[in-house]
Amino acid sequence: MKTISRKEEIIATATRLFYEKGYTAVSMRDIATAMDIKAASLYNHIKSKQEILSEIILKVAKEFTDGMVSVVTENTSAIKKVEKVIELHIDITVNHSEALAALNNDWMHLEEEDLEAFVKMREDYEENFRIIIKQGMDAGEIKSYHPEVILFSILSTLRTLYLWYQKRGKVDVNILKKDMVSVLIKGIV
Amino acid sequence: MKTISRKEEIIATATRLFYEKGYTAVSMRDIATAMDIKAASLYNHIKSKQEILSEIILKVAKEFTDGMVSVVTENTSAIKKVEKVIELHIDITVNHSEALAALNNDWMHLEEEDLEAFVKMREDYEENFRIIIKQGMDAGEIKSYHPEVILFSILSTLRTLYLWYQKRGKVDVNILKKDMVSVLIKGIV
DNA sequence: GTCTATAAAGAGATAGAC
DNA sequence: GTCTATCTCTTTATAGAC
Repeated sequence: MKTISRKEEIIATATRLFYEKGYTAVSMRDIATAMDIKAASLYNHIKSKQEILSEIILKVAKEFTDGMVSVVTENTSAIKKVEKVIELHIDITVNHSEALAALNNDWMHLEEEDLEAFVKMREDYEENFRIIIKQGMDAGEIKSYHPEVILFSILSTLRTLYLWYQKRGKVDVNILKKDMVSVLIKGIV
Repeated sequence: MKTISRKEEIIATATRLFYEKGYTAVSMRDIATAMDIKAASLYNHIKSKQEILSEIILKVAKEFTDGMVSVVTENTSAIKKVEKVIELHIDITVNHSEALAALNNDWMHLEEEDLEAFVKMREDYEENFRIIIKQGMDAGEIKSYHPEVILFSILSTLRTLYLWYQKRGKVDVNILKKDMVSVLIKGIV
């Protein structure tokens, strides 16, 4: 049993609304109304609308970054690493599906250091994935297509998984992992 | 040489801005400033901001719908049809890359009949793709994974192609088609 | 911790001059 | 076809009472 603070409640409500309509289309009034309070009351718990967006996006972005670092430093085959990355995405999708809408579509509305931090994390993430794929090609585990096509093809599927996961009414995670790994990997091996 | 009307110019400008920041984050003043005129002048050519969004999204949505209908009614193998669908997406991406941002991210801001029309087109499109995949499974051309996983996996890659196409600085279309078909098809055959 | 009231800025859209 | 001026509404955010 964990207690949820008022601030966390605001962020959870905002996350859901941002998922439905996007950051700019959701007003502070919308968030407050959904919580049955007035917009002014929100400012007792958070500093600004911007802060809400930052908390939603950066928290999940850090999970991706940490997960990827842990995968890339493992001492296993490239294919095994790709599998782990797929599983990482599925786990995060299952736990934070609504936050991924903001991460994918509203990151450009971050400001200053938050924007910089996010862009850097995303670039590092892609670069690590690229390294894994090239490692797999060098080892003869992965077919030598254009590496960017493989990178993009897998990543775009994983990044939009949250849209599909919501719609399908939450498939069993283990079945999802198995099928997803098959479809995405068997294509490049 | 085709002359571009003022209305088309407005739509082209809005398309670019919507691509960069999203529909709700772009104001009529933003569009006007980018064209070096005043916001009020826009209304001599268009009825509302909504109308701009509709024109951008529905035009491209119709291209997808028409293209898919023409593919699905062809008398060829399922695999050949999947190839044609991939090529359809690549052609539309090349010609309307910026409009695809609005189509993917801002369709929920359409109103009334436009929203209904769009949702119906998208559902029909997915259903036709589903039919092709099932046809391929029945014929033994496509591996019997969960059909929704295959559908989602290919479609999510194709739908976000516009993000990647912009970033890569416009790869040669024929090379893109060949590699994309390989990566996406060889995975399911 | 929530409220009312309100400030200050910006939104979409219209009227009417030129 | 574009302009200035303006209307009306909504936005984020703050001040201060309770």
